[in-house]
Amino acid sequence: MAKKTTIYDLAKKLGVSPATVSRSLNEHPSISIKTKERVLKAAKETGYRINKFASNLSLQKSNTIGVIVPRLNSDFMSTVLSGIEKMVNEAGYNLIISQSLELEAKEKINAKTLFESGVDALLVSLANETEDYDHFTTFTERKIPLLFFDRVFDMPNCPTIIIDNQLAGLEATEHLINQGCQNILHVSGNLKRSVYNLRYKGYRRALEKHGLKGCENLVQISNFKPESVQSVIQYISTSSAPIDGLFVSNDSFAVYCIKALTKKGYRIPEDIKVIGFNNDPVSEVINPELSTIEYPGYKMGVLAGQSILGHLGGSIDIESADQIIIKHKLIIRESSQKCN
Amino acid sequence: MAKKTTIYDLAKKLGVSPATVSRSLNEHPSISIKTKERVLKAAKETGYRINKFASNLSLQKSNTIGVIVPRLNSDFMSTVLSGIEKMVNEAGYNLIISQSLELEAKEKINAKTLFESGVDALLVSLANETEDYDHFTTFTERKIPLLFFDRVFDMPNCPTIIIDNQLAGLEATEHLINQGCQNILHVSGNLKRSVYNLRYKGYRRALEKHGLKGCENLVQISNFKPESVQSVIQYISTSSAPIDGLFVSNDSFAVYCIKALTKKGYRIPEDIKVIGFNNDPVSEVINPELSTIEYPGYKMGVLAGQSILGHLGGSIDIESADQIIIKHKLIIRESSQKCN
DNA sequence: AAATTTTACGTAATCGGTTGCATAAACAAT
DNA sequence: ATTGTTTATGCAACCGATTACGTAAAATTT
Repeated sequence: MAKKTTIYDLAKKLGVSPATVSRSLNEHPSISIKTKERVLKAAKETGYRINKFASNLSLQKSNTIGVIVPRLNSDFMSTVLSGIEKMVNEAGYNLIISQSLELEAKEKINAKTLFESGVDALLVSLANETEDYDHFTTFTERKIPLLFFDRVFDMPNCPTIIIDNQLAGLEATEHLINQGCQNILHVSGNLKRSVYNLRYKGYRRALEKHGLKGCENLVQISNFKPESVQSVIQYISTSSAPIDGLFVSNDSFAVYCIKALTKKGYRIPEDIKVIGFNNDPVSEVINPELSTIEYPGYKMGVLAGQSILGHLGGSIDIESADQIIIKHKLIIRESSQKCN
Repeated sequence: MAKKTTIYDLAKKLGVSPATVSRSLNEHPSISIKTKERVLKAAKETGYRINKFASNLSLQKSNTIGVIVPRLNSDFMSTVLSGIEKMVNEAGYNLIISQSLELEAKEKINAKTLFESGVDALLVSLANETEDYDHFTTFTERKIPLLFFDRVFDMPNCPTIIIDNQLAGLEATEHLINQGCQNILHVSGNLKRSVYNLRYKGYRRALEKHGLKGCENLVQISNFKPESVQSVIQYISTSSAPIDGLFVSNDSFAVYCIKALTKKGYRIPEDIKVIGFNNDPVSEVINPELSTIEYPGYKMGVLAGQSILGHLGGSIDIESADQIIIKHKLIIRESSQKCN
């Protein structure tokens, strides 16, 4: 067990004060080059490592950024995280990642823990369940930068990073309409979450715009778990007016739907045209390939990282809450092709 | 800006010593119930939050566990992480996650940072590139529990969590042989990583066992990136003895291969039977559905979490390096079916 | 050479909890 | 009533780094 070296050990060894050692190690200007080099040399020799606990206590900062996401194991989320991690890591920050598992209670606990851990900033994508946001005021009160991405909530002075979900929903639906669909079912997530709510609004606006108000109520709320495909299929197969278009707010679930529908004898896109959301890798694997909305996760992560670093570095005024809207893109593949 | 409360503030307010406050807050036995309740009440009222920096410094532990993975955004890895996070979070630990991006240099930096951050334990899945392991000795020297999972390396006193990759490789290959394949190409990852190396060994052993030593050298090393599919296709289409079986050490890459082969006019499984590895969700989406080896990521994460918690809690002797081998399973789907 | 400025470093307080040791008060035992 | 135990709490050192403030020595100016 190697004993650990402190700046006091180094100070004693070199016959200088701990302050001098600390300054040497931190590139303080008023230290002679000679002394600095002696200290650096000794530090290397003894294998000195800074004690972050002490440093953090003294500096009141941790160089750590907290993240709360609904779950880690989704293609989209892990891609966003990958982008965040890359950015903040390059800037010398560590990432503490925790998952709410879509539970408000766990989100609250995580927020508390991260606060106590002394994170310098917090990035959040909300749980489906969350309705109360008090657990975040602790951060805003202490002026700890707080940023929401994807599943956002509008808090004062909190930047958000999203795509224009309503427009995307509108474009997706409109695309189906343009391909000839008249009776479009929308499968959405929890409407409490703005991502889903806005896509739903976009869906309705598209119907309105094209005079298809008749099918306004064709909405199924789903948790997007594989087992809930059945209720969608059930709905489609028992619908009085036959469904000819399906707009699913989630690619993997759209894929499950396609598989189940195909098994049931429906032809995609001949009988039902389908469009998903996210452009997950699976959308290119399924047959027919799935039309979808590109949702640039990595870019979102990178921007989230950059934004929060800007706030931490002071280069962005903390009071100026920026709302970053990332460009999405309609991706047309086979699953929504018009068939003559 | 809410001012923060310290135990000194509470002490002054209640007319007791900081020590008493600290003890009250930590369920110390020798504090009267009355005092304890007064302290707890005052703590709640003032919104007292412990300062982990100070606590960590004093206790020399952070309640934080570090993780280094090649990349976050892979289905397998994010699933493992999800399992780890769940376990350690329940035990009150936070997870600092960093990615090496398959680069030895970044892995070294990450290890250093995590060490300095004072993580109580480290979980690692190695980068493809890594050949030198000095950056981990810092941890073992200081008796900080170190555990490898999936991409492991055998260090003294470090538990590892893996599956029996050689057996899995053997079973996968043998399955293809049993389906009638005579000329099996194996697409592997970097052979420096034992996961790939062992699967390769299993592949060779299967060939040997079945007297197919002829195709022993049919191995392609790949980085599994989409763009490298071409070189595999190239290899197959120019091979003098026609390839009739394909064992790919990675599901998503197997999927890319199937798509590319199909486009080239090969029929799967009639012309070439394919088996992958991991049982990623995509394997059930591709047409034909992909035979594969089930690799239980979530379980691996949970076990990794449990194991490291055992070491931290002292319930497992730190000197006893356990090697946990998780059961895998051959999953037979359409892509490898014998056709009459 | 004296006065002034600059350079280089030390002193000591501080960050906020934790805890071994000491002690006063309350209680029990003789 | 005296001594011995418990119980409840305080004192003060400690964890290790940072930094405002002060100062002696060196460099510069007059």
